[in-house]
Amino acid sequence: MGRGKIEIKRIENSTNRQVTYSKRKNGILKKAKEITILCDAHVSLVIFSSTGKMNEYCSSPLIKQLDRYQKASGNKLWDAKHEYLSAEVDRVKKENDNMQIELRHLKGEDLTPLNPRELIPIESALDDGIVGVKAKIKEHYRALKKRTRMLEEDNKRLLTRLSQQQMEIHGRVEMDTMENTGYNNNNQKADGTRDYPAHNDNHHQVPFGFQVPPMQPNLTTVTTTTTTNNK
Amino acid sequence: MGRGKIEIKRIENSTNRQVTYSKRKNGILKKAKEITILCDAHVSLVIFSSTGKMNEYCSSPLIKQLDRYQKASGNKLWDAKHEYLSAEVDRVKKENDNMQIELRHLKGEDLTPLNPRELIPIESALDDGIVGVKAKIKEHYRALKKRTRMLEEDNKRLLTRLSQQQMEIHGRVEMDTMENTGYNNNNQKADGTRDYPAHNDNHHQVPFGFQVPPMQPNLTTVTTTTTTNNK
DNA sequence: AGCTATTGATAAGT
DNA sequence: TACTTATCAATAGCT
Repeated sequence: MGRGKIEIKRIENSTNRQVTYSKRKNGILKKAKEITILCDAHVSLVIFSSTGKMNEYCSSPLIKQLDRYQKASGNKLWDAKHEYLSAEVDRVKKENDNMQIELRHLKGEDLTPLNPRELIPIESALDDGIVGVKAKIKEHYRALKKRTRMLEEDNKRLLTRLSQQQMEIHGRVEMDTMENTGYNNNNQKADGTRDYPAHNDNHHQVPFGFQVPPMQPNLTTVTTTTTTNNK
Repeated sequence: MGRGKIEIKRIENSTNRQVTYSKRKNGILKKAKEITILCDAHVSLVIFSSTGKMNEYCSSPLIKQLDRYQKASGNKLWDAKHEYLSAEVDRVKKENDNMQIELRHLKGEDLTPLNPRELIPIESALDDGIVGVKAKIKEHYRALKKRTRMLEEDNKRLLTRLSQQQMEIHGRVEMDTMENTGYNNNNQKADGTRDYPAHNDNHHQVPFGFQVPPMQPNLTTVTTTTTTNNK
């Protein structure tokens, strides 16, 4: 149709190809519209030019068309992925429910429908759990206690050395500054704990070689090593 | 094009419509193929007749076309649904993980990384749980015990009636068989329990309608439940 | 499903 | 890119 017959093969002339594309594209779109009207058909038509420009005609929402397509053709377009994801959701949700139930049971909830045979393993689990947790708490407590003891000892040593040194200094300089250091009175309390000055930068007052370790230990690492020791 | 011009509106004659559909459908498909070849285009074309029959032409796999479509148009076809489902999966999985962790903790596992502040609520939960479970077990035990008591009473009544009836029977027939039944002496002990003859097939001696329920309860449930009681 | 008169689409030219 | 037009292709109505 035109001033001459053309062979159906790629049009090599780029401009020509573009023009033909434009014309024929309009032609197809028109025909698509016509058939939908004339024949009550449903058409979905998407065309991309060689340059990537897109045109479409859909007699109804494309997604609906494609749903219909999937059903008619049996081809899976996205259903496969959907099915997989849906199944995954169901699976994980079921897992969730089971855990939810188990958790409730362990917390002593929803026990009424259970018979004794079902209650026993729950009781056992709880016993195990409480043993584990109590042990861990004890462990933490022991570690803290041990650390406290060590700090107390360090402190005692430091105080001893401090007063020794001050005695030396004052022996050489003057004796009346000694009362103002605040360190010559024992601040240990009756319950075994101590009060410490709020500011921790006592490096100035400890000019000699060994350093006091930092006051806040990493409790997690400390506890793991002390567990077997302090029984 | 044809023996006369036609208006573009639904063809009312059904046969005519079908025929036209068939012709035009082929026409469009042909044009679609042509434009892909002539112009290096990509076409996806799906047509449904009014009767639901489907025809399609895709210059490349439809799914690929549609992917391209989504990118070009910005329209979401299935991505929206996919995104929703994926998000759902992630959400539920995360919930799952959290429960998993909580469960492990309650069972006394993976406690090492926890500090005391985190252990306390776990301990509380376990305490609550054990209280609930123990209470429920006790409840079951009590119910069983009550049932046992009732059965014992039933039994006593039955035995009484049995011996009464036997007395009546023997009163009419002969008196000297009565001593051999073994049922006319009360075998109840001081502690409230009873000894019963080892052989339980006393059906011969119980000719009347109602039966004594079996004396052996489900031992497993009894033994396990008694643990909390018999301290 | 074919036939064909007729309309519609479009290739090439402007 | 748009218009024109000669030509070919599609197809409406008929068989």
